[in-house]
Amino acid sequence: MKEISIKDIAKLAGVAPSTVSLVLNDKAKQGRISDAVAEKIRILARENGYKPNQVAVSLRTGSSKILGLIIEDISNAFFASIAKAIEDEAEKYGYRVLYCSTENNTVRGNELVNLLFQRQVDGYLISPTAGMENGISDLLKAKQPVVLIDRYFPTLPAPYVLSDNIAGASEALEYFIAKGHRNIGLITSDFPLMHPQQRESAYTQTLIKHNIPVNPSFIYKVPYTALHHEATQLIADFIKSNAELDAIFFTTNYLCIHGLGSINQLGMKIPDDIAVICFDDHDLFKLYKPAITAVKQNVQEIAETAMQFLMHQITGNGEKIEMTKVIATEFIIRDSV
Amino acid sequence: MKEISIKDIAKLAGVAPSTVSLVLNDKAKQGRISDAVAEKIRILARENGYKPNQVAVSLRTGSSKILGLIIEDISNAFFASIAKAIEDEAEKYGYRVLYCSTENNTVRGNELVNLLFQRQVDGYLISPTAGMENGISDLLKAKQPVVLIDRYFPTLPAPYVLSDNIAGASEALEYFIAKGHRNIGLITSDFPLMHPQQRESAYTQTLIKHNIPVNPSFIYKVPYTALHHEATQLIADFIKSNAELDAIFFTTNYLCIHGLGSINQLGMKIPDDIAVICFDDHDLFKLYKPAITAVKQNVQEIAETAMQFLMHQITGNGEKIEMTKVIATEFIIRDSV
DNA sequence: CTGAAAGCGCTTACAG
DNA sequence: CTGAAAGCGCTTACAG
Repeated sequence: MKEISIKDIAKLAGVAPSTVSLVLNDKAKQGRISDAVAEKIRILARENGYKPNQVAVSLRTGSSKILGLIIEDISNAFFASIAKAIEDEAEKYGYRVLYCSTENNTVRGNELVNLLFQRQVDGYLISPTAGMENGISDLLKAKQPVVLIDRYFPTLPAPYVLSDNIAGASEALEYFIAKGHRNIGLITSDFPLMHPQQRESAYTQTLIKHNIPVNPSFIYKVPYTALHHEATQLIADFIKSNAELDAIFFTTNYLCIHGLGSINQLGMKIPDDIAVICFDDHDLFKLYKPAITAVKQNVQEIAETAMQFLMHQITGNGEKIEMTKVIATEFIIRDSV
Repeated sequence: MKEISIKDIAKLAGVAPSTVSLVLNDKAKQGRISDAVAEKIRILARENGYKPNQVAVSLRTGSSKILGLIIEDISNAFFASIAKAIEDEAEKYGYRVLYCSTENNTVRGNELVNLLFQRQVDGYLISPTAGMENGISDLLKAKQPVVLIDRYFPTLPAPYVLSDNIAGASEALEYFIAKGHRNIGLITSDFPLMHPQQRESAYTQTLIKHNIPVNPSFIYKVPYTALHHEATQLIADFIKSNAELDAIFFTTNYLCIHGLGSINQLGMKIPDDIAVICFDDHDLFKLYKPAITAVKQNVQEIAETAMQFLMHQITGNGEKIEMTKVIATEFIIRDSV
């Protein structure tokens, strides 16, 4: 079951393999191949269904026209929509995307970087987990095009694109306060990443700005080791033990989904018993009444910007440009508090 | 920025590249390399951070240790969870997964097959869209390992794994009928695929079995060309113009989500005004009251079985086994009709 | 205007 | 016990 190769076509056409290569790569002109020969080769290639072996092309040229995308978990709605948007953007530039999930596992994340590197991908889009600094730093040293998405390391000089966590979270808190809420809970993750920390900091700052005391017992950090049903139970316990809470701000989509499960389990009503805002939106939030108010990340803009930064590195003229961007979030009011 | 190669290690160790290759591929014994030399090479490789160029390995060996996964749309929850499960299963066998989405576009689907083929993936997991028969048929002719997931073509002798659409849909209809519903609507897609057709057929057969007349005006096929908001509107129009409906069976998750939007828009209550069953489940269905009753596909078992079939083809002893499997669905009752 | 040769980084059958 | 050579399928600089 041998595939047809450039040699076969050359033999059929009675020319050298190099001639075939030039013609099929549209370099007939610069190779000064006669139109007749070029046409003959093109026809033979088409008739015989010749498809260049991209592995050989990659080995020879050092370029694969593949980008590597490393995200936390493809089954998480936010990452799935990011992946989709990135795939669409990449296609515009003629690139394909190889996805992998880290599952928030540092070892796995670094292995994936390695794997992609060995496969000679032309660029990397990474939503890093804590501890991936080393792997990413190696990539930067090797002058590989890299863009970080959704998260970044202040210590690493890598381009990044992320949402405006501070402004987005502040807007959410301002909304709660304007609605008269004073006992506002924060449910976040203890994962050592920048964005939950920024969202927490916005929570604290906004309360202080309005002279509302920050009550430490209103803040709950779900251990990132908690499994699904454990998270739901832990959040339920937290809500139960803080009966004064009249509103909750969830710092991630994932936490909010578990939180909704908890609220459901406790038999509380949104927003009558408790108001809820989630940082990120989810498609289904809009279908129910009362729907969940959300801070929505602009996935499309994140993907476009990340791809621009990556392409600048890959095909750029070497000109240095500022490659960090913070994208504004959108505040979607759907409750009726 | 040249990467360190096998030649460099050979030079450092004072041996031939072939010796290094044998040692690093754990063939030192069969190459009868002395332990001293082998150990020296291993140490040098580690110290210098030597990483074999997988592109070269692939070209030479014809194997890439990568599987191609072609699905309809990664941002669809069902496919995202399939992708995740497949990725986890593949890892157990030492394989990585390259995902792509067809977006239900035949041309794109066939291009993707081509692309993966040129990249020499070792096997294909495909959830085909209509019209991909040709591309898949070519793959089979080229003796490539292939498993179809979720959908299949009766005309194509390819292994497949799918859910028991007939039994799952029949169970849903039986449930409606047992609850006393007689005006049961079917909302499906006009996409020319096997599974919506099977689910529709189960709908009709179950009604007939119970001597309930099949009312054609209770069946609506959403055009697959309809955009998101259009689908919601079309479904709302359908429900409005069939005021007698007391229950609806949605044949896909995607349609159900739009349907929920429609029901919401019409101000109807589930299950008081209308009962709903969706063929597939969605994580969020369980969080709301009243939650949606669903036919749930066993994603884990689908992924495991598909991977077994694929591995049998890749590493199998050539022994022919039956490689078609229909996986039972689970019926999840969450409403209170 | 076209061909022969080198080489990308590896593995494997073969020779010694 | 180890090395030299061929070759995977391609591209590119060079020679004619």
